[in-house]
Amino acid sequence: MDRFVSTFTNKIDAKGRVSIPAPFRAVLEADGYAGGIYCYPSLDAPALDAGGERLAKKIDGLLAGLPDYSDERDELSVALYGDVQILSIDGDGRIVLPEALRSHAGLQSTCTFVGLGDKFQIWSPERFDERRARARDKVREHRKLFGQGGG
Amino acid sequence: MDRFVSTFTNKIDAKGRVSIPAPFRAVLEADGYAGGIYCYPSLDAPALDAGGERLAKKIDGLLAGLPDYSDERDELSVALYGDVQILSIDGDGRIVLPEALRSHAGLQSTCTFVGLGDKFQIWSPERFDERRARARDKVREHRKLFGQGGG
DNA sequence: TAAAAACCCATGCCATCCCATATGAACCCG
DNA sequence: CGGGTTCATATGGGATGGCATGGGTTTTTA
Repeated sequence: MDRFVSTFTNKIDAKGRVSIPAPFRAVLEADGYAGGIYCYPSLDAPALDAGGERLAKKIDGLLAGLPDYSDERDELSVALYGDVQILSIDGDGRIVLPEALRSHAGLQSTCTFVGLGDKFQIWSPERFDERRARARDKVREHRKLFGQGGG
Repeated sequence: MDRFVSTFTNKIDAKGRVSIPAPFRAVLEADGYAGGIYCYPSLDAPALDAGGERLAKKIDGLLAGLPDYSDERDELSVALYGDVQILSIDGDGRIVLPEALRSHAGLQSTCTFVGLGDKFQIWSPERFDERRARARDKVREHRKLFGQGGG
């Protein structure tokens, strides 16, 4: 089990804590858990992206190609590192979502964890439903193009 | 945890003191803390660059690539070393920002620490918000080039 | 001697840790 | 096959310690 799959909806308590779904925790540990998960606002969705060491290495990889002390590197670093928060997991498998992240994703009393393979996203359940509906529509369109094939 | 990651906004008190975020202090110590941090005006932004021993070594590395006694080396040395200040950290994890540095970054009563991996920057919160928005746009462009990466 | 810097201490908030409970699923046993 | 039990997970709340922040005091420097 080494990929984030499926979706789970958990409660956010009065302290802003939320349990990470146990299957996701298992993936994080297998991934080389180093004290916390990396979490940042998704660039093109009202949601949060999150992951473990594998995700961190991917971010490093993006910057590795750019020369030190260039304008470009600094700008990219700001977005890639500056927006990232390291959220530590407590003994009960919970994280605390800071206000900045909660407001970006519009999170209130519950949130939905969505597995995306190498990383997962955290959505407000309502917004995720909308998005899922849209995604289904897109699949239908594609099916018409591809012909009456898959179910 | 060996990189500067995430952003923190702290207050500058009446004496010009400001707490370095605890996670950054941890990185500095792991980096081989030698009595103070290196801090200088960013070359291309209204902010301050800062870091520990790793940052100092990187600057040395940049200069090492240039021939001794060349005009280019002299110019770069002045640019990189000339405005560097060593700021000592007091027992409570605070530094004092000298007037010259504060004015370059336009700092008043609060400042934002921005982790950039090997170093971090110190911004006025307002200016940083603008920069962050621009940086996100840039990442969106780049992501198309890199493919689905650190999204 | 005045100003500034370094040092020490006090405080309040927030994050973390620890423990308790409920719910549901898996398992075992009859 | 059915009932009971045990365990893992999710969730809630209290207690503790770290951290940011403010203020006072001593030491250094111009």
